[in-house]
Amino acid sequence: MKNSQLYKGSLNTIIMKLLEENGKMYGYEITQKVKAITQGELNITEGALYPALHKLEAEGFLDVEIEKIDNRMRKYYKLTESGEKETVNRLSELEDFIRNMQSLVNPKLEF
Amino acid sequence: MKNSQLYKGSLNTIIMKLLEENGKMYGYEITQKVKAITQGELNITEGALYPALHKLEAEGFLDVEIEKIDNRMRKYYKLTESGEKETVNRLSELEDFIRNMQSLVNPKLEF
DNA sequence: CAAACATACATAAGTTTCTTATACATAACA
DNA sequence: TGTTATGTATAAGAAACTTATGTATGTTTG
Repeated sequence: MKNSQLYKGSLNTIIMKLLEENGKMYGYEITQKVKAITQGELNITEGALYPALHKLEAEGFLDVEIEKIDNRMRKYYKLTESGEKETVNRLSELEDFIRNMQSLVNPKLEF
Repeated sequence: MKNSQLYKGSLNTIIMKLLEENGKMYGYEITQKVKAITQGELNITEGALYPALHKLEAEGFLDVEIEKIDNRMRKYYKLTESGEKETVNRLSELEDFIRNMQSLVNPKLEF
């Protein structure tokens, strides 16, 4: 995996955005979706993903629903009402972050 | 300081980009420059900055030159040759990162 | 048909990067 | 004379991650 340090700190925002967009998703599905969208560039590891999901749930931003599909367990996550509000904030922070990083990297656009 | 988690991992890239652009800079100058460029949104703390500079120096990416200006010490840092090459790589990673994050957040542009 | 790969979740140990707090020193300002 | 600005530094702790491992089922392939 060639994930750079830059992705550190962005995992929660990625998870929440995907859930906002897709209604409900399970962990493995999230990793596959991210891989597809980034053309294989970003691979979320289970060691990062599952603790992150558990924490978002503990914070009240996600609800869980367990289903047994094809004899295999799936834990579907979806945003709570509080999680939806938080997602809006985090996406706004992400936009600010990207804008700031672009100002730093591309100073010609600093106006 | 309202820095979000998102900036985690981006400090080294920011430092190296500013040094690439400005030739040589000292620590305090970097914090002020970043604050100015981001209109006060990103405030790099000393506790993050100085260890980062020391590490980049230890890795051979930065050279130091101490000057005494106005009776106060300044440690000017500049990129080594190796540091310049590494900066190109990190800026390329940053561009990929930003592109990927925009794909994730703005799926309409996924083509 | 056995081994490898894909699906699916989980956690523990260790690393890295950061925040927070503290420390030292000079200069300017109110 | 106390606060703010300039300037560097480190130590303790928190947070997010990587790496490794574990469990279990289903599918594909040599």
